[in-house]
Amino acid sequence: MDSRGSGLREIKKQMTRESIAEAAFKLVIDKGLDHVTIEEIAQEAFISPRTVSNYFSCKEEAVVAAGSHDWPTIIENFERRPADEDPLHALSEIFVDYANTQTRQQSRLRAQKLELTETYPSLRRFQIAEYDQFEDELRTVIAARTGTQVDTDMYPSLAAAAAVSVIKSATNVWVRSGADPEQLAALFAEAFAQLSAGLPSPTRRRPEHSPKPVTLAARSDAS
Amino acid sequence: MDSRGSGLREIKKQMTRESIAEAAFKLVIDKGLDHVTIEEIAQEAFISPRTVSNYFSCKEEAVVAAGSHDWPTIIENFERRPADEDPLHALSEIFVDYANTQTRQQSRLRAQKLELTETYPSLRRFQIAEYDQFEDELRTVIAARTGTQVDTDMYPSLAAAAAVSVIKSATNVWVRSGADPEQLAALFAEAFAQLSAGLPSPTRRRPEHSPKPVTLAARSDAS
DNA sequence: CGGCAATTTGCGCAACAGGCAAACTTCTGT
DNA sequence: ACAGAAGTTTGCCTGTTGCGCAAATTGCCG
Repeated sequence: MDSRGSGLREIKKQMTRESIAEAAFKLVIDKGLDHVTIEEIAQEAFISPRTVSNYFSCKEEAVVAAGSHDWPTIIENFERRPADEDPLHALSEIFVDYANTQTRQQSRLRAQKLELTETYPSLRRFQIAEYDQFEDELRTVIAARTGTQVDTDMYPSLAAAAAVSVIKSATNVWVRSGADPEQLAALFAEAFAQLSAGLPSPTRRRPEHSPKPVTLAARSDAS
Repeated sequence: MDSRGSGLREIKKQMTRESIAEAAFKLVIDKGLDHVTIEEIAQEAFISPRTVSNYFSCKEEAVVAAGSHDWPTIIENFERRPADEDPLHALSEIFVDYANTQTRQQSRLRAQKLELTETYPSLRRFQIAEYDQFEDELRTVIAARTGTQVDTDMYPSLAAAAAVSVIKSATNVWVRSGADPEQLAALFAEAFAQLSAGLPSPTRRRPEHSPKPVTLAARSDAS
């Protein structure tokens, strides 16, 4: 009955899943996407080819599953928040906290993955799909929490999309500017700040691009 | 040299492309995604199977290519705008105009397509990818126009993502509330308004769920 | 008209998705 | 603790697919 069920079985499944994903990722990094077959992945993960197909619908899905963000935890943290808090405010703090718990290991992996998704359009599709699914779950909980209807009010969709776009945008800029683990949190905060200010055009905030990369050191204070 | 090349050839290519997409779409509507083969699509479009593969990497891509939004025109309209205008303000007006030019035919097609993408996850991936590509182009022009760097400033990414999320959210709500061609433009405007207000939580705008759902989604006969 | 470049097509092949059923592992009730 | 239920892995199989290659076809331009 319970999908979060029965100890050992679930653990093993999770382990195989990760095992396959890591094998796929490693192989694609080494040999390039189209020189990797399902059979190789299976071999690398000590498992039969047929089982790989049981877990993922294709190589691409497996590759992208490696080193993903911990979406369930983020959702849980969100639901733990006081019910009357502004959703975007809550998410801002959650993301900042999340960024601060990321290890160097994870950062490096993330950067590698971004490189892969920029090289292979087919991988990109699956990467985007992952974000999209998270956005969907987020939309649902936001709707529940604000008492709005997903079918008739755009707010849940817009808010969820905004939050996800913060992750994407901040992560991108962060990777391109050296992927310093310290700075991701600041970028999240900055992005949410821009959002709640209504995304004013920067031509009115800053005439030219600044020599120092970004205003990262600035702690976001309430405007 | 010129990608917008030499008359007849380009026209024919465009026609075959559409022809394939429409064939694929029609067949999938009729028989369901996994009972349609490339060979059937080819037959329906009066060309060889091999040629289908020349245009699309798989069925899914072909299906989704049918009845897409006219992204190039939207981009062009954006570039035609006065250079110092706030990007989101410009996009708001452009989308509203765009919505007003949509025919009933197109509306119906769009609704059907949404149904398909909700039924088949594999189609959804390609649908999302299409939006994502537009977002990418939008990001580039927004960056150019505001004099920001895509690599160091999050604004172009956030603004582009916001605009695209407006299209997605508004279209969704619009389809779910009957897909009345008159109302899409209003939804666009409303969504942009929420954005530039910083996406305030509706719990502070409206204490409880209201009898009249949303100003715009409500089927008011005051047309 | 004639040669050039782009496009279509047929052929072939390795790879793949996914149904099916048998072997095997974990779980549950007693 | 044990037997049967429930879930997972695996091998086998078949129709489908993606794509490289080269030949035939078609539009293009002097």
